[in-house]
Amino acid sequence: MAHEVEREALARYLEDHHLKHTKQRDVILDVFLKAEGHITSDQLHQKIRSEHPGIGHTTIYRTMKLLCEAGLATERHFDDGVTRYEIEHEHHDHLVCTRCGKIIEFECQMIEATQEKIAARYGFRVLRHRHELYGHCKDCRED
Amino acid sequence: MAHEVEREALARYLEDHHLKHTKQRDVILDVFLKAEGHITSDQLHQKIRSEHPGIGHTTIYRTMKLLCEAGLATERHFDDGVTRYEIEHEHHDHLVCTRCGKIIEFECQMIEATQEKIAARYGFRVLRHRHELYGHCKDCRED
DNA sequence: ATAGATGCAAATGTTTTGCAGGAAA
DNA sequence: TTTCCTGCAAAACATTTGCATCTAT
Repeated sequence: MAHEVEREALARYLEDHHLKHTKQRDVILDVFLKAEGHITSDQLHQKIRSEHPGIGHTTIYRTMKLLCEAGLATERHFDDGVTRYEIEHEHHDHLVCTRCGKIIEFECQMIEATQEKIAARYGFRVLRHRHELYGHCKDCRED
Repeated sequence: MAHEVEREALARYLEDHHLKHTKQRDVILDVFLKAEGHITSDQLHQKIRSEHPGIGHTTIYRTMKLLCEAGLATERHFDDGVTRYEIEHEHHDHLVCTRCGKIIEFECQMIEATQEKIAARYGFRVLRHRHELYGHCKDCRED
């Protein structure tokens, strides 16, 4: 079984917080990681249902919230209003294709630095940011 | 009554599309403009209810959708999952205070240009973007 | 007169909560 | 055996839709 690092991180978090290590939590973490992020609660449920029909939607919501607290996942709200979960890692932004739904991550040092400068101008202290470019990807554009 | 330009823009749009000019639409446009954007459907409803108790939530949703189509408003989805409407104008980004909820708009030519460069790298054609910095504003930060 | 708008109530879709039974510590 | 989890059903939200009624054209 892959994802040993994350599984251990979860185990450690559960132990530290006197929470219980259940089969459901393992399954959900595993399916979430295999999906490589940007997945909705409902999509997770679909994927899980085939192998483990018992696991309910409620548990998925609760477990994803737990994974967020444990620092293994983050919630994202793109423009369609549905919550998506992605694998936690810092400083990256998204290109979203509005035709096929493809999501590409990118990172830009220069933009990060500029953000800080702008925030400082208004006396803001930035804790996190979101930066998304919506358009058509190379397979979907017509021009 | 202020907002003559926008009122006329609405009137023109309604006429062009064979839609009807109702009192409700005028009121909603007026309250929306007075609020200077970033307002939720529910907040609009609150503000309107005092003067015009008859106007229902449904009509506000429908009218805001209409104003978006008419190019007078735009929908925004910040990270709390509630739809906000803002006055339509291009190329600006947001600083959002997660303590007091204050929203400041900013604009940065350099970031815009960089976005294009990054998109090109992936063969993307950018149609719109969102860029939000979340943190604490000068009144709410503690350090 | 007629197409279109309104407001209520009911439906929808997503996420959360209450609770009784079940499993891990 | 105690504490925490789970899954169901029901609630809570924000938003949309069906429909009978009303209104601007």
